[in-house]
Amino acid sequence: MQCNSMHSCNHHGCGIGHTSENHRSCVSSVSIFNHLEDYQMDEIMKAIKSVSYKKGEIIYSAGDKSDSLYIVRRGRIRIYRLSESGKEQIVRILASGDFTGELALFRESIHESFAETMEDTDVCTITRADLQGFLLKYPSISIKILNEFSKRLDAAEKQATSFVTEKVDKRVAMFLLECMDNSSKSMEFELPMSKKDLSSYLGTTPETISRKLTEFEDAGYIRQIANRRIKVLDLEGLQLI
Amino acid sequence: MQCNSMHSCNHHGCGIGHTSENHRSCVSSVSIFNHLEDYQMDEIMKAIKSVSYKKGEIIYSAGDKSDSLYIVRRGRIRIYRLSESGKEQIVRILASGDFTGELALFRESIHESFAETMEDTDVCTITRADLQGFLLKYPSISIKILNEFSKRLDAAEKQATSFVTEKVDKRVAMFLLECMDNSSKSMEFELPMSKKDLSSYLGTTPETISRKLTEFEDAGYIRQIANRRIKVLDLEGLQLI
DNA sequence: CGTTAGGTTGAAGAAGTTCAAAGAAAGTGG
DNA sequence: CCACTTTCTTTGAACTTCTTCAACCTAACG
Repeated sequence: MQCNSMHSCNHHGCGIGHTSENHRSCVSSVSIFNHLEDYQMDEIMKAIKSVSYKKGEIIYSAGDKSDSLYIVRRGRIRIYRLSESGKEQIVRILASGDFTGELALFRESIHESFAETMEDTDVCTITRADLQGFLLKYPSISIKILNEFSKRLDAAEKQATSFVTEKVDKRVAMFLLECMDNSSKSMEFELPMSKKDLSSYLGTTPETISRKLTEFEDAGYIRQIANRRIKVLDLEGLQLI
Repeated sequence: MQCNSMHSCNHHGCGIGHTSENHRSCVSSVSIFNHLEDYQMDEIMKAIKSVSYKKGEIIYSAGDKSDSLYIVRRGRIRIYRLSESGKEQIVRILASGDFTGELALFRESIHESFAETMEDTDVCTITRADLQGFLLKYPSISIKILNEFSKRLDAAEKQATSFVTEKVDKRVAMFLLECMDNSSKSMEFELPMSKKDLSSYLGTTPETISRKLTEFEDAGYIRQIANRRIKVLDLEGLQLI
């Protein structure tokens, strides 16, 4: 427990105090604020609250009233949805510098997804009311957020398209290639999540993921070094799947 | 051809002149601008160009440089993507009052999708440069667009989730229920697109759509009045699929 | 160090796609 | 407005892909 023994923990996790060091790192490390002047950042810092969560805690659930923007300072957060028929699907993984809150931000609304920490995580939060004030005062923030949203929208549509137009083989191969790019094109890398989570993210089952990776290994495209560690042996082969 | 005979038509379709009537209807009918003061709308109108397209024309293609916001004044536009393996998937259908341009709007970028008119269509366009100016000058516009984007993001993620967690039965049933809601809960309605397009939109094939609708009819949930006309006989039955 | 969660493998089955062929609707040009 | 062409829709049947279930194994965690 990271909690100070003087305080009890609420269901959302434990506050870790409001040092300006904490807040500054939120404001200055995140693309939507880090282009601002120092005095503007200082102003925003005053509106920020810092909260810590332990691994596995739920930050918000679908159905919760949403009234804050969450910025990840440390740790990782799994964002997932439940379909009408109750199946879980991982939408994205947030790492430090990323933010979430979604619809949250722009009107009185209700979360459509769940946010759960994958490891011990610190987040900074700004209430919708405060954020709206900053958006009107510093229009460039809106443009940054619009930029981010448009990227995310593109990614979501692309993912939806790949779910229905590509076979699982292809989706897995594309994911591996993306991992490579994210690890500065190194041929060897670590999967950013468990294979169970990966199966949910790619819209399939753990069994199928396991089988496809084995297939790729048998075909000589990759080598599974360890549980989550993968080495690409035949880049072109993967690209052609 | 709607073109004035004095002008030749470019590959994008035919301009139909710049009467302020045309422009006003774009500005005042669309949610991102219609909250503004009259003098502000007048200013925006001056930056708008009006263009008409015939049915089946391509407004933009994936790969095109994108530098404008498009607002639909009349007609309908099909937005679709091509997957890596070349299959088409319809992302959404725009009707009058809707807008597109996407990534387009907030940075020098390239279209990821195709926009094709489904009928004779008039659009209003604003260049990115002009729009950025208005966003900085009237921050409330940004908030409107952010609101719209967050809704669209939610819809895209929801769609992606349903593609991988729901069977085709369920997706078709959900679509029919949505059509009902959009036609003010009337039990009888017209499909908003061909069954071929619908299959693409729902991530399946025309054959499967045809079969599922027949199944629903056999089960007594619906009645297919005409090619695109459907009557819901058992609402609860549909909801429980 | 034991318990729990994640991962693998096989076999059977369900769901949807594909291909082919025929019928219906819509668009085209005289 | 008709006849023609093209595109859309439907139906059958074979086939592919993926999921599901069950059993077992392995890694992570307190």
